[in-house]
Amino acid sequence: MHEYLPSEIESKWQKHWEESGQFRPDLNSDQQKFYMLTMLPYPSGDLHIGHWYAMAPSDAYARFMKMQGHEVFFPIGFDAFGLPAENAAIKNNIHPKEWTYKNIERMRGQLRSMGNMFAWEHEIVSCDPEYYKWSQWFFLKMLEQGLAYREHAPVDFCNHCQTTLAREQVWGEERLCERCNNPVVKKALNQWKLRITKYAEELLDFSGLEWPEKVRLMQTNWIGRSEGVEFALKIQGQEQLEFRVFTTRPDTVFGMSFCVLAPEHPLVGQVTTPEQRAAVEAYQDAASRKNEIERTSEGKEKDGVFTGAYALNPMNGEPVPIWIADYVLFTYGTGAIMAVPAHDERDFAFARKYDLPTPAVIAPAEAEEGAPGELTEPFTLKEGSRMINSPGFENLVWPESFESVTDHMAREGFGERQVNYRLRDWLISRQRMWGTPIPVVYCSSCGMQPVPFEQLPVTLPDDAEFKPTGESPLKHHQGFLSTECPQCQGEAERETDTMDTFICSSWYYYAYLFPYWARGEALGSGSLPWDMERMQRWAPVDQYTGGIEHATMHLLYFRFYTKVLADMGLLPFREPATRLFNQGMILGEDHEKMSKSRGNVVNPDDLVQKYGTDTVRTYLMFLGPWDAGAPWNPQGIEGATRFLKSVWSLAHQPHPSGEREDSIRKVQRALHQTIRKVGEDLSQFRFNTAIAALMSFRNTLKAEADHLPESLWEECVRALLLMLAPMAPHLAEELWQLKVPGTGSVHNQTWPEFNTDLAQEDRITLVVQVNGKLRDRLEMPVGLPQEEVEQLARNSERVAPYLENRSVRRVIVVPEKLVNIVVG
RNA sequence: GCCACGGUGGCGAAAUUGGUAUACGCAAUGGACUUAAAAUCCAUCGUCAUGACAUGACAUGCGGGUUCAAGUCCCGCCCGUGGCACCA
Repeated sequence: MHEYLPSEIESKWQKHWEESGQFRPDLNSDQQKFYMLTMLPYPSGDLHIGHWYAMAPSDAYARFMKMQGHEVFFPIGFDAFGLPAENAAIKNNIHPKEWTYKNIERMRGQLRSMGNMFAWEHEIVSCDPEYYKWSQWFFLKMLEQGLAYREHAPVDFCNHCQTTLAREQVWGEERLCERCNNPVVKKALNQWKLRITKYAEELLDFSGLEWPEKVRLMQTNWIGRSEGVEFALKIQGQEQLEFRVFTTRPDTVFGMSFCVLAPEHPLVGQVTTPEQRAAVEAYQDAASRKNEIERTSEGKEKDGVFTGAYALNPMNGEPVPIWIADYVLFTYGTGAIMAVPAHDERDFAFARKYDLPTPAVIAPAEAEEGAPGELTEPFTLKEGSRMINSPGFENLVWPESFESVTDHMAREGFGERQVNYRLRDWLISRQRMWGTPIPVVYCSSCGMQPVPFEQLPVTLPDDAEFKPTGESPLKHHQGFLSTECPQCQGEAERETDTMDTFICSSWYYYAYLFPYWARGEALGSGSLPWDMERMQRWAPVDQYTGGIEHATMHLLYFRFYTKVLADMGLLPFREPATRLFNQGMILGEDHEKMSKSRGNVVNPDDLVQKYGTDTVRTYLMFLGPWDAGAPWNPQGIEGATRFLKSVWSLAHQPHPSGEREDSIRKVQRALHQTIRKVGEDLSQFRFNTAIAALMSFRNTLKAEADHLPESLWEECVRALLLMLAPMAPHLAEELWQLKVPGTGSVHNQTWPEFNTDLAQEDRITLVVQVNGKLRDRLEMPVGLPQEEVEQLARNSERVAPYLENRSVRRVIVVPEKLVNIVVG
């Protein structure tokens, strides 16, 4: 027997699999289809252990499904646009395209070393014009249908660098630009948005999806549906002016003692009195430098400034002061609120700080008539709370109080019911070069004009010059900028904003199915961009896997795009993926996120070189539950490599001789229990316990080796190899060829079946407790009648002392498990 | 701050539905093999108490509660992780 040399057999089998094409999917196969998708990587330059953690278990699952008789499609690609390429361009004076494609080339090689069954022929790269042409095509369709529109929206902007900054480029509490250390401000730019809010209601519906509860919860909260009322308030003395507020608590409207506009609210400039103007403008300026988390944190003290103006409560005509405060966000609701300090925590804190009145208008059910005295904290709605100090609505109780006030507002014509969402439309404009160009032009006479479909793609220039400030080179590139108006053929300028890279990852899984199409070769003259028959057969995705960090943003955009394309008649379904599984993060040894600056990055290439791919794969799956993630533990990997070595020697071990009835029964039981356990575990992504079960089986097999007939021994070794194949594909293949040559690849075999009768235990260990404390364990055959079990427990010698001089009050018998004797 | 998730031996972790807490593995310790080392194999291994066996008590972040029975359910804390809309 020769030694287990992973590097030798791994490269041998990778080469063999590629040449034989055995993992190339047949999209026309008669077998049941299975579309397995893992989130596509960003080509940062080096394959990280985190990529392995995401992809090796996904591959094991794909292989498992293949052995279960499915035709598995498991594609891969690269999400290739984005900020890091531009940073590299500025730093190293290299075009982002060159940097990106170099990285992709390197990562392809590293990905291949994982031995995954990726469908490489279906690869897509999002920065290929053949790919982004279709991102542009979908954008133009959305523009036609009013789903894409332009609006002013604030961005973090550095005046010194003349560029927009991503959140990660804004440093510290001071909010300074990462490049020049100057303060960052909010600046409103005219930008493109997609109307995702139109789909808010449908996105709340997860029926038919097997997605983790936590992701559904996070998305539901992110969308943030709330039912309430929107009503108008007029400005005292300027009755032609009004603003609207949204509230979920119209029953408290009589308790409004002030109202608050977001600092960005357009009305602020019009209503502010001359005396207050300086203070208001200073406050607006300060607010423009904060981000939303800072503005709305409850830990921070709320502050604001009085505008000098008063609004009229439409219910009773009472004037209330108008303030501005940055805890009111312009992006949520109407950007203005009525403040009812007596019944809202934030309003209460604000009123206390500025000595504003806190009239109570809701009282607890049991309270006496009239207003309670001085409030020390806001009183929030409780069961039976009733309205007080609200002429015409006295003593109404929720939800009648809500209905009654709302009906009144609607009748009087100043308010109506409104469903509000926290979800905002998707801002897709990026003032950057390395992204999909937004295919519109601006003509001085015809205005904004879409680029005609037949002129797509609008491509990025290869000779862009990057400024150290980070400003988009497209703004200065004449070759790109100047074009012809499709309407009047006059001079026009191209849009220089590019699309958010989340656009690329919102539809890539459909492109995978049409690799030649994606290269621009298969598009017919028909009105559909793809072949509906194939789409119908292969989509949607059966199993999607990826990091939990994508729970709200990508996974919401992903669903949104499918709904939009379905409404365009391009897809015959409305959800992109039936099942979702999110793996956790792999952390550094120090339990911190891996990063170069912390110096805690684990390099998978080194590990592969030392231990081999199969060991790295097995260890990553054995570390812990896949959805939990784990810190890297450099010592444990020895265990994985030892396990694989022991399987190697087991398979090479000469046939044992000798038969013992109890050993045969024991091993048979272990075999069938293991097949059952591993199958159940793998189908639920519980790789760690599946591997533990395989290890236990290996232990049993080794211990009983000398007492088994050859046929059973061989059956066990074959089953072990089959079950190990998804995790350690190369080792399993090598040993399969050794044990059962001529049967083809281990990966084309059928998953072993278990026999329930053979897996059945014939003896159990019964636990005997007295008052819930363990006192004895009794071995007995299964299926004894309950009375007999109880009698055996009572008669136990170890139990007896605890029953002396006590009366038995109750005996609880859990069949085949436990007897608990309760004594007094 | 808000939303979501998690906290179990020296370490990674296991524990179908509330029913034997610590499976599987790592590290450690002792032993076998070896001239020696590596590798491999065997044994021990939650903490405390009586020298070991045995037995008992205590242990699943902290404090309460429900229950015959709580790692698991409920209430209140503490700590950690992910996301918070221009990183992807």
